[in-house]
Amino acid sequence: MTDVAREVGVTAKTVSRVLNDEGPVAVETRERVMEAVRKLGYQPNLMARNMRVGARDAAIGLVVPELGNPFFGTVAGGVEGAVRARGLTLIVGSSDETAGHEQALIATFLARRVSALMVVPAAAGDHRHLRAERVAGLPIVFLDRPAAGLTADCVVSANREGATAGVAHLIAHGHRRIGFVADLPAALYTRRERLQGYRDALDAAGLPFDRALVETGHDLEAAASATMRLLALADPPTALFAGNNLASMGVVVALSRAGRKDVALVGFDDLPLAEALDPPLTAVAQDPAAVGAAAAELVLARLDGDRSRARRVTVPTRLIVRGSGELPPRAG
Amino acid sequence: MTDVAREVGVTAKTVSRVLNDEGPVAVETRERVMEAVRKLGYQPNLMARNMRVGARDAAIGLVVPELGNPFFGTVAGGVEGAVRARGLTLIVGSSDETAGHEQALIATFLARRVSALMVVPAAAGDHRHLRAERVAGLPIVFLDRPAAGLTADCVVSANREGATAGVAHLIAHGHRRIGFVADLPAALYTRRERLQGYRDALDAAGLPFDRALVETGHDLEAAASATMRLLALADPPTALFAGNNLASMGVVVALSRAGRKDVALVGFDDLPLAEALDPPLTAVAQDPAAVGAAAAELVLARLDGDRSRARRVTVPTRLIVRGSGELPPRAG
DNA sequence: ACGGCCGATGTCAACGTTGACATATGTCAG
DNA sequence: CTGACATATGTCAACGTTGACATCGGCCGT
Repeated sequence: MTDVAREVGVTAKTVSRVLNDEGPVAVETRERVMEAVRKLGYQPNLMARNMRVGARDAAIGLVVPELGNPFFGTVAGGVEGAVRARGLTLIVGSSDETAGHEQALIATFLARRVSALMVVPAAAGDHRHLRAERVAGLPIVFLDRPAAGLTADCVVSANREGATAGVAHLIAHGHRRIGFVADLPAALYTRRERLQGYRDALDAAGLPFDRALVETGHDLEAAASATMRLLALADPPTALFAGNNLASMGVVVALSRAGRKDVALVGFDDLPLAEALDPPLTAVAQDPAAVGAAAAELVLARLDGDRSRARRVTVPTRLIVRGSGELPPRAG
Repeated sequence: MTDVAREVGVTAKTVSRVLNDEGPVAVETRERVMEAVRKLGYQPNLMARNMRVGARDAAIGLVVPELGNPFFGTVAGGVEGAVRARGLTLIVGSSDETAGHEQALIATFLARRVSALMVVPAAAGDHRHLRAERVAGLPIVFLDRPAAGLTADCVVSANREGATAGVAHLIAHGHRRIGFVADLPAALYTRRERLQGYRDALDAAGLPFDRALVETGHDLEAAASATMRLLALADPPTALFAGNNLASMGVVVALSRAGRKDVALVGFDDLPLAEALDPPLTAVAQDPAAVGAAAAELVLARLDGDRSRARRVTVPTRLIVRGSGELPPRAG
């Protein structure tokens, strides 16, 4: 900036004034400054500015467990859209579902003086350490999963209710033994909630809960193996419920490989190709973009000074009936 | 920091020394400082530090056209992985495939003094304005698509060759009329390259290029409509080639809706459920994570002082044969 | 006992920017 | 012609941190 000032023959302050449209500046001076800015390719230094002004950076930090998972990609997309409208920048980082990485990431966000924090908490995380920041007025919103050890704003899907609806749907079609292919790790909030929803549905129908019918797989292939294990049981399930998008894909792939078109399936999370599958996939659809958008709205409200107590928003799910969930139990 | 210093009864400089493990500090002082840091919940101000040190921020800016598209999510994941190992932070933003947003995003990254820039250029962008930064030594790498109006490092998939291989595969299975369901906009690099590859394959086989066989759709539903238009032609194609992941999904969905299991299909970009489709999808698989990782490696090399001239890395594609691409032309 | 040296800490300025306040020049009413 | 006022610009300090250099006390060898 000093360079620009020297070039034009004014003080840095005058350049600052031009750049910020602040105070009176002679039209001619303004033009000469602008020209010098172009000529020298001057870039204002946001860091220095933020430091002087003492303001937090016009950026919002978002921590997701995994960038590669389309679910979180869509969530991030939802956040971006809402946040961009306000001229804020989104800084995204991945925690790799690891408490350590998560803490490190949050620390660098805080060191960068982000104006708000959005976190999809890693499964094993603990967020007590954020208490001080929350008290200090930094907006913190958790997405998809609630914080551990901290009351804070939170946007989640209707996991339990959605799972109940999906499993009840299978029960309504005559199934009595329903397998659950779940996420890892067992401590994961969404897995717990959905499993609880599954049990709720069984209870409501007076069906017993059988531990052996719950299998686990944290990615597509693992979920496929889990499916095979379930089908190999002495008294195998006639229907399956998949606990998340990767599990759904794994089950679909496994059933396809095994040529088992007779096993009913309801997936938690819709898939883009759901309708093209054979049979078409019945799914409990979440709305990840809506989760992201809702969380962003919460953050923006907090930034606007909303000091009301921590809110918890639940985004409803929707059962989409397409065929795979309406298959009758295999005779025998 | 001053607060911490006052609390302990030393100077800010001493605190700075403790925090940076620099210079000799009495063990006891160190401990007292650390304790005060904990007690006051002190967070070093990275902005002030970077400003003083004059260093660029330990963050790398990544611009993608769309966060919600799994392709870019996977690319970003690949970048993250490579970059994290170096203690660098990734800042991701979406250009929404718009030149204006892209420029704005790049400007805020530059204002934040990122230490490098990675860009998946928006279709209509122009990157001449980055020339100055490149000359100034800021590493800039383009991913998936080359820069417009600027020679710079670039990592792309083998679009043309991959498309040629996919279309040649269809020709080898007897197809003479092959539809191309493409991306929008027409100016998009990947679309142009893949279309060129398609024409190369036709040429090599002595087949004519028919404009009517090229239809366009920029998302799943649009691609599905495009497919329907192609199938409704008086002299319809017996095989289709899909130009990207969304187009692939659109074609698959459209064929499924129309109950047309007789139309051969090769998709550019593999899909997670490819093998579970009926028929299983034959695809020219890109490796988006590898693209991201390769670009990250390039950036890191540049950061390490590699001053050699701009490099262009091409990540190969792989034809995965599963069934849909081997269907014979429908009799008639 | 003294110079030299090392360890521990302090002082000061500077990074690039802007808020608070000051100065300079011109305009206009009375 | 004077003073009040607006316009255009300048001066200075401060944001939080650290590099360069200064200071101070003590220990060592001779």
